Amino acid sequence: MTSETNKTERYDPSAIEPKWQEHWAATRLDETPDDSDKPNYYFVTMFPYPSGDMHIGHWYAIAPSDCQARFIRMKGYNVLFPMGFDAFGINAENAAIDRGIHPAEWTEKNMAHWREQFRSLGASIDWRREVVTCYPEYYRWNQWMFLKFLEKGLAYRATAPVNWCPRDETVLANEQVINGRCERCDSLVEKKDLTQWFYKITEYADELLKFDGLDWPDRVRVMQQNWIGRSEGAEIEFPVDGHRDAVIRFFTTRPDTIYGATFMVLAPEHPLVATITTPAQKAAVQAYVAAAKNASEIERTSAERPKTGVETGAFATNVFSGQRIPIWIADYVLATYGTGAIMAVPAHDERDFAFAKQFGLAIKEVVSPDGDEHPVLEAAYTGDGRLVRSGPYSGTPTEVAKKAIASEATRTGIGKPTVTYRLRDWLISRQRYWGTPIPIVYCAKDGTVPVPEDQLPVVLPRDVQFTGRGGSPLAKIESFVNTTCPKCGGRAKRETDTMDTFVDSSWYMYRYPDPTYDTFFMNVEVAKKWLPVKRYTGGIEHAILHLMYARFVTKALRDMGYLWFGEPFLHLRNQGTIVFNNRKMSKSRGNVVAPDEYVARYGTDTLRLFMMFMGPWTEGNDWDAAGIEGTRRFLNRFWTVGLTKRAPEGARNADLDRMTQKTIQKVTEDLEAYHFNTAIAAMMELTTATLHAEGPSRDAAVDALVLLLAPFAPHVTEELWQRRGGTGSVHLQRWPAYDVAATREATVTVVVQVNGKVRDRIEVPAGTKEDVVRAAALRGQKVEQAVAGKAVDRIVFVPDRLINIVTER
RNA sequence: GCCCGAGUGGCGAAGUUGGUAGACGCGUCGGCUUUAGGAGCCGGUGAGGGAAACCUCGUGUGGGUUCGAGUCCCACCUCGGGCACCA
Repeated sequence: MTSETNKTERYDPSAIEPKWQEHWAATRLDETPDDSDKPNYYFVTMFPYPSGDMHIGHWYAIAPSDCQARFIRMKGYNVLFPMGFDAFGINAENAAIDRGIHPAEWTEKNMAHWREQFRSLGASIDWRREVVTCYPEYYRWNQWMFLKFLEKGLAYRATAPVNWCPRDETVLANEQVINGRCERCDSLVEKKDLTQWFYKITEYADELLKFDGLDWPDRVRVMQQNWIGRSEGAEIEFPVDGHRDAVIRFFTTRPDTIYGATFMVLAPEHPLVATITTPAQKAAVQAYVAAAKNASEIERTSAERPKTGVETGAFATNVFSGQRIPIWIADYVLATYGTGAIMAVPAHDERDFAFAKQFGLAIKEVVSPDGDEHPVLEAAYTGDGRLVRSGPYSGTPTEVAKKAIASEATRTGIGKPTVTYRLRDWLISRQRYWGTPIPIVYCAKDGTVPVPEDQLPVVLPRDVQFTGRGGSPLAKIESFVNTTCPKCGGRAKRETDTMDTFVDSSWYMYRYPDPTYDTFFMNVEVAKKWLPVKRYTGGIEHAILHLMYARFVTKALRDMGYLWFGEPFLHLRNQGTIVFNNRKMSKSRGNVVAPDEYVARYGTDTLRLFMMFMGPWTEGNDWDAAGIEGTRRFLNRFWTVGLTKRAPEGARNADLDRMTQKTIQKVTEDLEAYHFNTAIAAMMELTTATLHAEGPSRDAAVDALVLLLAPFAPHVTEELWQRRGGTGSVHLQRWPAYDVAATREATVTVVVQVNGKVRDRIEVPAGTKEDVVRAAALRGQKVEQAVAGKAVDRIVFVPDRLINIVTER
């Protein structure tokens, strides 16, 4: 490099970055028109929950997404990249309890700060379209959807054993219980019987299993499919002895083993328990039921724990074997799965086997791997085989017997083939203040009455006391609770629970196109230009919760005629997790790294670039800033070459021209695949190459680099674009094109192997024929030595790549 | 226990249909430049051997397929994620 360029102005991001941020805001660069001569492209990244400040984990989510949006924009699309705030939630309420600040105020303060941080990050967001879920203009549509779901039977109120977080003092959906603990605060979750509102997501279980036409990561699909947990089998009933009308209905995936059902087990919560328990067993059963109720989910579901249970004293008849079998209760049978009752087949189910051993119950082999009967089983045999001791079915293979026995049960009217899901309905009630009020009124005369649509929104009252104890704060506000019945006008009380905040985020992407539209949840005319979301990005931690709820709500709205598509997000990519101190970065757990220090020291562009260079985005990484110097040095070099004077006269440099073409190709393809790290590596190589070059080829390389780097480092590229004489913003330029023919090398290195080991390398013109390469290869001394006079057995030739000489051995 | 994913230098990582393992970056070593500090530039850097040309070994472990395996197959180990007494 010349001494002249060495003395150029230093790269100072603190002088460049705020300047361009202001300029872009003033010129409304990031505002996306609804109509443009370019095709529309809707790109959404998950909106944040504005608690505290933006940390490195947020940058890792947002910066690469912004890079992607900018890239698509430069490729010639009119990209809508909006942002908003998932503003309801328990953190705001906890702040109110701890610091006496109103949740609304706390949230506003945070959002104001977040908007600043988004700007300092250089995110190209159209802020005119901001969506904030805690505003009545937004959440009224949560309420409206609730009423529509209610009309369609997709919302219902039921008493059920629900997950209760004792610390947050609210119920939780199944999806929000992680390993028996609260998703937010990690408290051990308890079971409680409560009357709550549910959304009937199970109605869509089968459709949610399908991902046809979606470009989603496999792991997310698999996670959702596991969560939904479809099992095929049969529901069959056995009569209870001495109770004329009592039958126990159970679900089984193994009807072929029915002759081996030697006892039955009910969940402690099963409604028949009280009815069928004999007087002699009453005390023991009641004690067991009480104990099961108090046990935490963790205790109950620990597979290590020995089986417990109590006899009810009652008996059922195994209709197939004709045997009289005892009925037990045990907590290894779950009230919430299947029918809450099982036929126990100890010979062919590990849990039933353990239970039978524990309590000395009969174990009867009915499936045999070899077709022979075995007097004693050491363990449950859960594989396939032929039936034994199974009356007319003996000798039948299990797969055949499954169907035969299920249809026999159907024929005799005691059962039918059934599909069961692990998925439970979505419990949306929360006993919290900072959420969407559920638009329901309870009237002594008319019962549960929905608030009429024209009275929406039911506004969340401002004036409220936070104590952190004693249930929903709304229940204590008399002016809110006491109302009149919409039907009879008499005195009535409002529902005081609010909605799960996942309701808010299940449809926000439909609000962005026109967030102020006040006659419908979305402005169809505008939304038609954008929906559905073409690309969606966000954290892998939402693989089940948010993404499944959004799919469900979309399908429900479609079936009500409000949407013209059934999947919200056509294309999905998830970033991995940023781990710090061996844990996910999280404000609520006090485990965060702030970006500010790095922005001050290295600049936004460097930090953005570093986040994308660390490793594959979809894999996540441990946070370690050690390498950030490298990305800054890269931008220093880029700055230096960017400021070199143009040299239009002079000879072209074919090697550099080819490298430029290859780099454009590489960066383009890598960005399509979200491989930010390797795209940056390629740009680093080209930048280094330009340092030693001059003339028009160098200028062309640098011109290309300014454009290629623009989505990654928007500020420094804008500055250099201007200084190099560009017109308009660099971010409005067309993405550089490449010519595949121009990326091809004139000469190639062909590897010469002898028996698969590399012995030599030869340079030949691309496309050289085998005989020429062979002759050149055999001429080499190294090859001659390796061959050592042995006869050549055969030669493997891969054009432009390698030639392998195989000798006799 | 079941279902995914991953194990590559001191570190973060690259690696098309099987075809030059370790691109790019950090760190480190050497050199140049600078009054100094910082920064910058050039070069080396998987391990072992050799004065050198080169040679041998090397992608979690053990087998296998192949002219050729980080890549494919089988078994196992470790880590990460999801599910879990789900009948």
